[in-house]
Amino acid sequence: MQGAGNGEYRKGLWTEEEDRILTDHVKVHGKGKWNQIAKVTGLKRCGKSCRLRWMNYLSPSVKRGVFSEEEDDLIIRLHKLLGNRWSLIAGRVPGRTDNQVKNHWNTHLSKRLGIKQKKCKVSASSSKFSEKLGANSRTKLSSNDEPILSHNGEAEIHTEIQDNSEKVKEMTSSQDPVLFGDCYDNFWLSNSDPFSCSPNLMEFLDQSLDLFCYNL
DNA sequence: AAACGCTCCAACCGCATGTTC
DNA sequence: CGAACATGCGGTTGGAGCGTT
Repeated sequence: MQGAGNGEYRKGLWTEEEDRILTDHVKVHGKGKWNQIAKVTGLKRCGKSCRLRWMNYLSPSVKRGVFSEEEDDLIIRLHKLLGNRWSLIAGRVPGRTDNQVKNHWNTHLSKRLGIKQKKCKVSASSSKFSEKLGANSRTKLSSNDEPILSHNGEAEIHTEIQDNSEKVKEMTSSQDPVLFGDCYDNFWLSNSDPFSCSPNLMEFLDQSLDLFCYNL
């Protein structure tokens, strides 16, 4: 793909010098064009590696150190709602990256909660629900998930979303019936096709997560 | 002190999606 | 429209560091 494995690019831990080169480059040129960095700077790292290093470690927005109780609690709640959608979860935990959240979950939180690795991380229904929540941003299934869609799966999906929507409505209506009633109805009742209303879905998710965080 | 086992996290890999030409 | 390339995501792995024997 990008020459990895043919000796053109280095692998493994980054050195301070490599960090400095990458940081300097991003400061001057900004993020993006990751594949150009090796050519421009002489850094022997592939674009993916550069991006990952910046996003997970070098970026000033990345918070280091141990997770607080509040962060743990937030991650647990979000994971219950979203499943293994680490980027979505990380987006709601200020200063934490998807990799950090994923590692923290796998090494600490899943143990604390007594959740076995690879299986039963979330209930089947919430897992599938989360797939739909992320349907407009990413559709990949984990290796352990059953495919949601069969060729004739729309009815099944709609039924399931309605089932889950009742749960969410129940869950959220206790927070702020007025606000949630509005955004809930805008989303869930806006369209008979669950996949054609993703913007509303994500808006609804955003609002529900905002309230989640607010009520912590 | 050395060997071993375990934990944890940085980084890699494969794949999906988005973008450009 | 489709191929090539770029980016992003989630699962997995490698190895440094630490504790135990």
